[in-house]
Amino acid sequence: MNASESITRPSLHIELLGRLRDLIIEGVLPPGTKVPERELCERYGVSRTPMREALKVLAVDGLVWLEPNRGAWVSKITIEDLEEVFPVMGALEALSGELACEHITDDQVNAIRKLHLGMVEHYKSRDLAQYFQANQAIHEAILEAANNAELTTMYRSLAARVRRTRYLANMTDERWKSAVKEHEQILHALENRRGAELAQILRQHLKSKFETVRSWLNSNERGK
Amino acid sequence: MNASESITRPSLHIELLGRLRDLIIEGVLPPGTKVPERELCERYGVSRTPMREALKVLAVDGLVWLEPNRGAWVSKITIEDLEEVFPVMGALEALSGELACEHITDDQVNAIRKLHLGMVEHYKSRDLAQYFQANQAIHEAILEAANNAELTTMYRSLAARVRRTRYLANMTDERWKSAVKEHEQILHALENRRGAELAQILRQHLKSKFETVRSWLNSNERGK
DNA sequence: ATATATAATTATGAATTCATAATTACGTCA
DNA sequence: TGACGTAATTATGAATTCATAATTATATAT
Repeated sequence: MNASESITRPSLHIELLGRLRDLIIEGVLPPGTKVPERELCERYGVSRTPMREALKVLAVDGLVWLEPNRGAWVSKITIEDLEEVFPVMGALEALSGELACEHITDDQVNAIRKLHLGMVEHYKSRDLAQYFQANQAIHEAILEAANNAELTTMYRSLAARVRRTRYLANMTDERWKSAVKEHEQILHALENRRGAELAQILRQHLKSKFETVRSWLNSNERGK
Repeated sequence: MNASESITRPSLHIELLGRLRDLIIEGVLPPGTKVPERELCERYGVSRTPMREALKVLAVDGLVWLEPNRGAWVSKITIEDLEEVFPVMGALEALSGELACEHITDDQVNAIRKLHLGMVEHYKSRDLAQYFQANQAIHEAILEAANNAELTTMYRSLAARVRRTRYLANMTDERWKSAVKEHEQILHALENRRGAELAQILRQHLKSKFETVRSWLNSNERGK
């Protein structure tokens, strides 16, 4: 089916967009640092034009902050920001749960169950990194099942900003335990296609996460 | 308080962004048309660089579609698109209702009441344009009261896309009547700070609106 | 006439250039 | 020493240029 598709080389600014986004989300470019435009151009072997186009887009996404005549800065993450982001994310996550319950196939539920069981194993062996990855995969799978591209885009944009906080370090063992418990509920609600219930659980799940993030921010004291 | 603020002349691409967005939302550049880059540059007296930066941003916003090596096209509006947009908008609007009830001041409620009464007058005199404007102002005021910049940005972006459909033409008198009735409920819920209830009403209100939009799309038959 | 091949034209993507704003380095004076 | 003013440097925003892709126009053959 691929042979008939027209060949389109994606534009440089799109390529850069992905690269830059990763640099920021992964924390290679930490909050508050100046975006080293010239350096990045050299690194990726492109001119300033596509680089600056990408930065404009990232600014809309909230990952960088453009200061007129002074360049681009990696956005800082404040508690105030996240207090705005989390309710919105909660609403989107709740919706994703509802829609997922409407559309999800048995195969998709099985795939999530598998991810879930893997995640529980990582929890038992206290492998935070692996746990985190499985956790993320589950939420992505729910989003996928919700089958709404608009929702996916918006959710991902917010999720990326939360991921920039290295909040995992602040997860207590108690919190971790209840997060796993919440995930049990999530799985059950999905298995039984109970949309309203799932929405509620996801909202709560996120609220708890916010508390962990909040304590991370407090322990890091980065101002705006 | 203004005298102490630093002076920043906004960059051209930001200025253009607003102009282009309006052209598209107002339908001056109708869905499916090619964005006349050169013409627009001449019209606004700018070079291609900032114009293209603005187009990149609009593409992320979903208002234009970039075809590699073939330029920018004004996005078409399909039923499939709106079937994705509306649930998300519903979730956001519901949230805005909830948050508004938490934060709204008496003054803000009074302002909305005033808008509401004006809107009812426009309904009585069957002034569609004025009604539409008051209607929009009310939803904006609720959003304002919700006091969440993140939510505001996302909601506006989706609302703009819906506004591009000239759906009002398809509003039956019956539908109009019940829309006004729903707005009575909205006002009452706000007055009594009943967040959950308001959320529910707004979601329903939007759902009905979707039906009007859907019939507009059917009567226009514009494909992707 | 219609289809195909080739040339001319135009539009696009991206690099480069250029004017100006911001920053840094340096020198002067209290 | 440090506050201030000025010159040199650098970075930014935006215009321009340039290579290439896409489109249109023209010519040729069937």
